[in-house]
Amino acid sequence: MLSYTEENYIKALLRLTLEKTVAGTNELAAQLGVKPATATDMLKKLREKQLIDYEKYGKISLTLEGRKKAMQVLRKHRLWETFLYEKLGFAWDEVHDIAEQLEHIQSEKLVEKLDKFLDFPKFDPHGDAIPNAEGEIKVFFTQTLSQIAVGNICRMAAVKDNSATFLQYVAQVGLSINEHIKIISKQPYDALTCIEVNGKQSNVSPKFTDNIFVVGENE
Amino acid sequence: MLSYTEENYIKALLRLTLEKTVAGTNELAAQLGVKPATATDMLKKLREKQLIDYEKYGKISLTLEGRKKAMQVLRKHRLWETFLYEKLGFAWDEVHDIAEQLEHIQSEKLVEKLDKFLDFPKFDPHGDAIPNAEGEIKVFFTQTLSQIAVGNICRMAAVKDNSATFLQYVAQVGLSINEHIKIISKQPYDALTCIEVNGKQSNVSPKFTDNIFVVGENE
DNA sequence: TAACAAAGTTAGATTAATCTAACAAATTTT
DNA sequence: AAAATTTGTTAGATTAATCTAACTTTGTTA
Ligand SMILES: [Mn+2]
Ligand SMILES: [Mn+2]
Ligand SMILES: [Mn+2]
Ligand SMILES: [Mn+2]
Repeated sequence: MLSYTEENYIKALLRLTLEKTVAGTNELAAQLGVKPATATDMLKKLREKQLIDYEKYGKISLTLEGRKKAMQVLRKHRLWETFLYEKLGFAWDEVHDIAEQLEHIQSEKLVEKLDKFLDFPKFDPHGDAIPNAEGEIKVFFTQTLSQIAVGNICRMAAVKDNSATFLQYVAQVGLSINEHIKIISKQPYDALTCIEVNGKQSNVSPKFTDNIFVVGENE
Repeated sequence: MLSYTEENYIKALLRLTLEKTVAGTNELAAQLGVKPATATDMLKKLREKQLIDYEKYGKISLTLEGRKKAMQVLRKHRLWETFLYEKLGFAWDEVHDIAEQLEHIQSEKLVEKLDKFLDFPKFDPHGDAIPNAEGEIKVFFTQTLSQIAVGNICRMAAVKDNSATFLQYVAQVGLSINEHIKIISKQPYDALTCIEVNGKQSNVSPKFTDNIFVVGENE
């Protein structure tokens, strides 16, 4: 059985290695809000438990077992977020912090009952895919709003950044999951993009458009 | 903010002091499954935090503040048990262990949303009263099945013992909350009581009847 | 009331998770 | 390739929660 802390470490590693497959000590420590020295200690422990591949001064990656365990935590996190949002009526910028705690509740049966109660959701309130009971994710969004050309229309699939400030900002612009977005123009001078959502136009930064995943208008 | 462990200590103290108002170190340690030496250390810490009244070699009691905090934990415990039972379809002997974990989730808002979602339940699946947001309980059951005279009919209000083995035994006899019970006879020789539930008769021990709270037939 | 038993405390050690300060290795720049 | 920077590790300390073994206090019994 993994401790609360160990679970947080492998979940952070999962996040870091989803794109780049390997991670570094400082990066991991930053992600978790601890000092690199602390992360080094934990890395030794996780290697001992065969959850990661790692050697001194080298790069870190999850073993198959580690990845599976991390996916289970991610599954719980996203199922609980969905519960909080769909059943209890929390806003989408409130669910993450509470799910950070709920994801550590130990009970296989609870996860499966919760999944059923929510009618086997495929996505969480932020548009992120929920791993299945085997710890697999099929859908991956790759296209961001910044990649859409002027004049085109797309649909918001998910948000990359889950921070409350960003989520509130997104909502303020009139955006939500599945909402249609038209790219009106891009300013070469200050790199802002003018988008139209439900008839309302807004100018947003590259940082903003980089953090919105989109799919084609009718996908 | 109290730690997970501190919360468990004051909850245990609440349970112990609900009837007798004071508790002893060994008793508390036994309740929590730790050694008396461990409990002594924690008692100093809880006194420091003004959650208990206690001095060396003396008896322990909760302060008003400590009692309130403990009641909040108990409230969460029972609300979560109700959720697991009512919404997720867990059996009444399965909910306690999971609620032991869920009771420590920190979020005022979550508790109130959960309460509303459950439609402000007054009792948990074991018939125990759920403290209100102010940490108060109004209803207290005092009469046990062992106190009912032969020939009388009563109704099961709650169970005193929440262990899975006892709960399964109770269900096996055909008993559940609000079920009517008729006292058929009491054997002077071996102290067994013959009860009738839904036409089915069973012989049960004093240990059994002491752990069932009842109210009058029409209360 | 002296002796014994029960209840409770203290001292000293352990484990998990964290930190700071100092050091070492690897990488990048000049 | 030497110097400088970045990255990562080690040593030593701290805090929370726990234990065992030895000791002290309180309460009971003869
Ligand atoms: Mn977490
Ligand atoms: Mn999410
Ligand atoms: Mn608990
Ligand atoms: Mn209960």
